[in-house]
Amino acid sequence: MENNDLLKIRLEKISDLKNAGIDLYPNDVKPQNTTAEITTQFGSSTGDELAKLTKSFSVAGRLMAMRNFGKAAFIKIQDYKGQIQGYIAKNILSEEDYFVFKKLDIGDIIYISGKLFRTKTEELTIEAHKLTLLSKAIRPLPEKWHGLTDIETRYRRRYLDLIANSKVKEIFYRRSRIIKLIRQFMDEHDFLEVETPMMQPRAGGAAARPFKTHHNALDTDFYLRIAPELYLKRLVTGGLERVYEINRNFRNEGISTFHNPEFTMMEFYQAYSTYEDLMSLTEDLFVFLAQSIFGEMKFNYQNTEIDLTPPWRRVSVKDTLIQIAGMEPAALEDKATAFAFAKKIGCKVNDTDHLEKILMAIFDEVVEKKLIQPTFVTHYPVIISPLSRRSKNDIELTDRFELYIYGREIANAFSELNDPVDQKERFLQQLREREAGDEEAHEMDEDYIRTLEYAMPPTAGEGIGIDRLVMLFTDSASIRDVILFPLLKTKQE
RNA sequence: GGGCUGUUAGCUCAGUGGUAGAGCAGUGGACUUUUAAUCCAUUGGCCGCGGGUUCAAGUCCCGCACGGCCCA
Repeated sequence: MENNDLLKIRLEKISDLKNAGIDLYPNDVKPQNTTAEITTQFGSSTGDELAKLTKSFSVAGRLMAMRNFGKAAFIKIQDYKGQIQGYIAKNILSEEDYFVFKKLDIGDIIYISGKLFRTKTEELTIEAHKLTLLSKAIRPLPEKWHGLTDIETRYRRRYLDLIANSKVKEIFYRRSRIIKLIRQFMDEHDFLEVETPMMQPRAGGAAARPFKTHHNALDTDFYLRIAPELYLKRLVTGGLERVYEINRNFRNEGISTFHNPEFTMMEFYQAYSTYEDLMSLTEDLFVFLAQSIFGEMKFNYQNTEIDLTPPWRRVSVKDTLIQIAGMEPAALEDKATAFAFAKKIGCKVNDTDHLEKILMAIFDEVVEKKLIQPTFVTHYPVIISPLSRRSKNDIELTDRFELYIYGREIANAFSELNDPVDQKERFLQQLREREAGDEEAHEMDEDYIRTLEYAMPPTAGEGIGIDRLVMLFTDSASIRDVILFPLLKTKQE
């Protein structure tokens, strides 16, 4: 592989160029134009109009295609924003430049400059008067027609994927745009963007197993954060009444088309608000995004039309169990009946599980996947919501919602529990769950309780999975398609 | 973790136990307006790795590595 003929031939070309005194990797030649600039500005100009231009244009980029005709050739140059055709002719280039051209390979980075014209087939083209090799490729690119389709290679060598598959570039341009729009929206709503620790002495704020690391100088173990939640609420307590953070979380769990161990989340907190306020805010945010990206509220995801037109359906967990899972209302209060129901539909539950855990297992098994259009599922049980405020009407439930779109959880939000006494009890309950074997149960955080003892204003907070949101807005089937370098096992080559 | 499935030339893929193939890319030749340019010729292989069955294995069996999809 390292010594195959393709590489040998290219190394020979390199030595030919070197022997002719050509610099293979110069950095003193700068393009004055991008392909996109030229195509937008002159895309509709006629050949006659182009002929009147006296100006010279120059672009640099990767040589993507070459069609030779003896003493002339057409080439395709691809840069950051697009592609443009170049025309090479022996009687136009200098002898040295033409010599260099004959040694070029697809994949090389080159520079050309010259006048614009239209070919017989009306394609906007740069007639190269000057050609410079900027960086010589030794390895061949993937094939031009089928491109690179091997999924493993695409992820491991994303640069090749980006070169060969223009749609991939578009996905990441759109990802960046979405995140910019989110920041714009949050900033316009008077939120302050902050950054809180990724390395935490206790991994709190979510139910998940953390990654562990070690600080040598302090000789102390730390955890990569599973959520920024408790730090952001400390900031709210400190008077930063509206904060948000867009950053990475790390969860030591399985990998799937919806889970990458490191993923990007936006969490935000708004004082003097409730989870119901956040439902409206979330609708507004998604409407803003859809309007900016699609210009309308409807779009297709995996061949299903999603309609973001608000208001979105709001339904409690219990009502979904009745309406969608088809449970009898009485079964929601009776563990034996709920357990039998869960078993019947194939949930893996134990008869030692709490009623709430059984109900949520049923929810996960049958309800989730049916929530295709945007739906706020509300009122989760207290036992699985240790940081959420209790509902006024039923203290065993919480003022919490999860947003589902296309059967997937996209956001999770609640009115924050700001009663330090109740919070301590909740943590103690979580410790009991942990002792009973639940490795994802929340840890005790005395420092956070002390924070609440200084009084945190009534606050609502939300987390939105950015990767999953980008999947939706880019019609991507796998989370790996919206993460540039998804986690893969290391491989000996 | 389990089930199914994949790994063959630089890339995309054929190859159902009997001499490893095609297209593209590459190389040589023709060609100064092509659009996957065309035409002629041609190079290129640890068939993922390791065992086994067989006269004979890319192909069948077992194990391993790394992916994908589904499930947990």
